[in-house]
Amino acid sequence: MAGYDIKHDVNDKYSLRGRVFQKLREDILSGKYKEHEELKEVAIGEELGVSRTPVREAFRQLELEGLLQIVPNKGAYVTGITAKDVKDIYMIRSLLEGLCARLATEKITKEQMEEMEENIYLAEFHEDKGHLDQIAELDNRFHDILYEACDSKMLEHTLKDFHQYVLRVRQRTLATNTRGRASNEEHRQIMEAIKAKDADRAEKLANQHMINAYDNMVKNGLKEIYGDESTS
Amino acid sequence: MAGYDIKHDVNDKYSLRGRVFQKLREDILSGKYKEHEELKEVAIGEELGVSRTPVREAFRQLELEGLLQIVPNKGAYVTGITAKDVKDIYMIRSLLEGLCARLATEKITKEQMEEMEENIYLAEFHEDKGHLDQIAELDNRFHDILYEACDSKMLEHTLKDFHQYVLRVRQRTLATNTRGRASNEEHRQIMEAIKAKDADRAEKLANQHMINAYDNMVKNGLKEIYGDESTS
DNA sequence: GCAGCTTGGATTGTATACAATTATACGAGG
DNA sequence: CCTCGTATAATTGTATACAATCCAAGCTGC
Repeated sequence: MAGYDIKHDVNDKYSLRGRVFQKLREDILSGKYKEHEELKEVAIGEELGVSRTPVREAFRQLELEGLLQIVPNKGAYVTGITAKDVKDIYMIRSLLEGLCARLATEKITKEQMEEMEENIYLAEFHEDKGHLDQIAELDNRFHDILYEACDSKMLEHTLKDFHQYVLRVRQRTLATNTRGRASNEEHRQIMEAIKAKDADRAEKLANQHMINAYDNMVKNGLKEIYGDESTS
Repeated sequence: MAGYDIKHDVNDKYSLRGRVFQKLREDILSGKYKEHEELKEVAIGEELGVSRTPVREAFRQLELEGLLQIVPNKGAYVTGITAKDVKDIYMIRSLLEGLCARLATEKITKEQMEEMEENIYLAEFHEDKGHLDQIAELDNRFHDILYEACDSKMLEHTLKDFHQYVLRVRQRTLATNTRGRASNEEHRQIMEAIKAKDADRAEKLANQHMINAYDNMVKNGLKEIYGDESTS
């Protein structure tokens, strides 16, 4: 979503609003609250032991995060995400992750490069062991490292937003098949291109990595899950 | 309608929060509130004749819009925008406007195409007359038409965000030189490529259009205005 | 029986009161 | 004169009270 620059991920862990925000976000992404479900201020407030005020503010934040849709004087609803939205996001991400990889080729620090290598190594290990949760976690982390390495707050934030936005869908598809190994292999190639300072190659590989990820999702039934339901 | 989009244009014109939000946004973009200036809840509330509650909620929205930075227990500050931020945004926009033009080649409606042609025609007229305000307005509108024509809510919204975000800077540069005419000529070429269903050409032209716009900004002293001040 | 109005409950929108936190000014001690 | 601690004022964070709005159930009149 673009356009925010420095959203401080300070997420304000210790204010009530911040805690409510994080809790709701997690619950939405994990699927506890289904799409189009209505969230009521008092109910959430009572459940978390706070008043309506921090809940309301958390709602407003979640709306701009794209997880809630607030209808004035009516209510807050968990947003739906259509198959076309997912497709468009991957199309956009393909371009931007490519740009990100290109920039990272110049800007990546030694520490980031080391963490990236470690990430890939670890992912292979967990892949052998079949640790699905860790695989998903490492996959997310790989991309976060890449985003940070491009040294552009704007690009980093944009990509993190999109990345987060499709998490709801991705969780259900990555762990269910053999995409994990192929994905990690692509990560390795991107990493090696960056290490070799081959920006063109890094960009192309990152482009293709997104396309492959999307194709895999489609192959594994994205259409069925997120059919053509239209959002209100 | 924007229910599944990442951010919602539900600008809620008739709620107090919505009005406060729009007012503050406008004032920040127009430069009434300078960068790093502190906005106090009570002061804003009194100025607009409302209580702190809607002001606070508007602040939270503006933070996610990237116009405010809220420091917990301390205050809300107008965000700075660095020269690097602007550069990064144009880099990203170059890619995405290209994608947008490519998609629009397939998806544009007859009405949108007609408005686009009219836009370019009008812009030439105002260029001859030296109507700077209208030129800026038409320039904005051209891009909005393009965004709408790509038939992707996700891409449209992302681009609108970025577009809006650099308005603070662009206002000061477009009207001060001869970029207007060149810009409009580039619009015409993009439009003609779309009309000819030449997606590749439309994409490339849109890419270059952004690069040219950025180069022009740099040439006209962006660096001096938005030096290397670091955002906190 | 049904259309349309009325009314009541539920929910959000806003205002205000109170608590917690931060920053600053001032004075005591060195 | 400087430093540190305390007190106080200013500001934000949270809770609660009240107003406005929406929705649906039920009543009325035909």
